[in-house]
Amino acid sequence: MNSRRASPPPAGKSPAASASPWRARRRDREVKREAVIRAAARAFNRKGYHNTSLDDIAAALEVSKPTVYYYVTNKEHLLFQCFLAGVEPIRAAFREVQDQQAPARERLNAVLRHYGEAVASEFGWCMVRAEDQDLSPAMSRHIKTLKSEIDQGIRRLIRDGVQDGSIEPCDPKMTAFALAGALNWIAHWYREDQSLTGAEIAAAFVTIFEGGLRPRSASQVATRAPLRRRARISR
Amino acid sequence: MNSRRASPPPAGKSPAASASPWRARRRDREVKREAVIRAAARAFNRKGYHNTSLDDIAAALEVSKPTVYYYVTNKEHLLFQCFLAGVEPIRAAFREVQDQQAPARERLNAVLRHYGEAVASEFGWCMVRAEDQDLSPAMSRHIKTLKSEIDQGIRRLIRDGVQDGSIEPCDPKMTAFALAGALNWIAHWYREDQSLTGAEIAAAFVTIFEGGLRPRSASQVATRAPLRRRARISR
DNA sequence: TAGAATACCTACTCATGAGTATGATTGAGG
DNA sequence: CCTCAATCATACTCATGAGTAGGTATTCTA
Repeated sequence: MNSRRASPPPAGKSPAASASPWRARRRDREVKREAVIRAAARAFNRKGYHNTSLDDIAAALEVSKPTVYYYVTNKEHLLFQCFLAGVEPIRAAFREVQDQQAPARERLNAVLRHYGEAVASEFGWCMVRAEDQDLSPAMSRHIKTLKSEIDQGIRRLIRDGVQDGSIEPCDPKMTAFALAGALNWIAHWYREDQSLTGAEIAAAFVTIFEGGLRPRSASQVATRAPLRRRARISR
Repeated sequence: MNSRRASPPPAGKSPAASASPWRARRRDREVKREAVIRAAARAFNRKGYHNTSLDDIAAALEVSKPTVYYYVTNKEHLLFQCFLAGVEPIRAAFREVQDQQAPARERLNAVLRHYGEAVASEFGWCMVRAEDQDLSPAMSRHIKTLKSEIDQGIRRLIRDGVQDGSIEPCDPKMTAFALAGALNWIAHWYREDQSLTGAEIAAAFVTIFEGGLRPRSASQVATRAPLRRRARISR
């Protein structure tokens, strides 16, 4: 039943791994390498890092485990690569914004939108959930550095916004934690609820961050009838 | 070297597990059971669920593995118990608030404050990170139900707040996700940065949620000099 | 077209860790 | 004091999964 490579081109029968680069041996190392990373990301996303074996990933690619090891040195390195693929767009967002002249709040919003999309991407889970606990000290340090850079970038934009008056005065550290946390958490529920695109979610979140819960309309606030509807804990 | 129980009362030498109920065999099953749960929570919190073996937990309690199994049926059940210990205060917060007459935003804030404290507690990690992927279908469903109840409770408070005018009109679902996400994420960084108490963090977050980033002072907004400081990605 | 490099597979090793079988020890009640 | 149940330890089993040894087939290059 493992006669995959028997018939040279399996015709239009696209196998599970859509457009797998593994039909006939070609020398496209990089393409295959990236396919391995993506397959790993999908698996991690679905089952979690520890519940995914390299056999699973190999099976998803219709390939044997040593083949995976031929393209990747470790399970740990595999996670790390997924992490990198996840953060890169965020770093790009910072670079893009850094030449703009807009007020800092707008620049921050742009970064947060890209951030949200990245978290909702197929590498989002890996980026957000790459735990230091699962990695060697060296990797752990590396990941922490990258995460810290992003955190510091957000704090900086917040500070700048407070300076230029586009952001309400606040504690940059706590605010950065709140914003990033809300966005990071997307990775936890987006899997199950894909009713919106990543971009739509990011936009909605930015709107919420900007406005806050307290009404801005200077009209009657909390003077209407209490409307005592229960805040029951059941559905 | 394992002559722990040799000398009847080891005097004031309080062993690693502070105030361990395991000196001399007593019939306080519940106390010991809870001690196991707490030890597990601490271990999970430090090293993650999958990187914690039951031998680790047993060692932390200066006890053997079968002893742990004597008080707990499974590793999975152990995680579940930690989860329950984590959510309970949140459920209590909902119950407490449900008889109050305050505007919904204030009731929501009260819940969120308790929520934040719970996440920063020693069971916070377990509550937030109890993954369906690590659990049997039955447990998974149970946990999902409890999580969903909390989510629905928050949404309800938001809807009520929009109704009674105490909350700016918004999408309850997205807003609930954003708020809960920001708070859940506390579990990820609080371990490393305990410069504030859980209550302080929760209070700070509620302030951020309420106000939003856009300045409320009707004065000149974003009209000041741009102050072009770089939003560099490095520290 | 030979040989070298590349790509891939079968079939292992080996460590770890969940869970258990079995038996010893201790406290409580009669 | 004696018995029984509760409590705990030693020393296993057994499955899983990371990583590898060693060989085979294919493609490229000269």
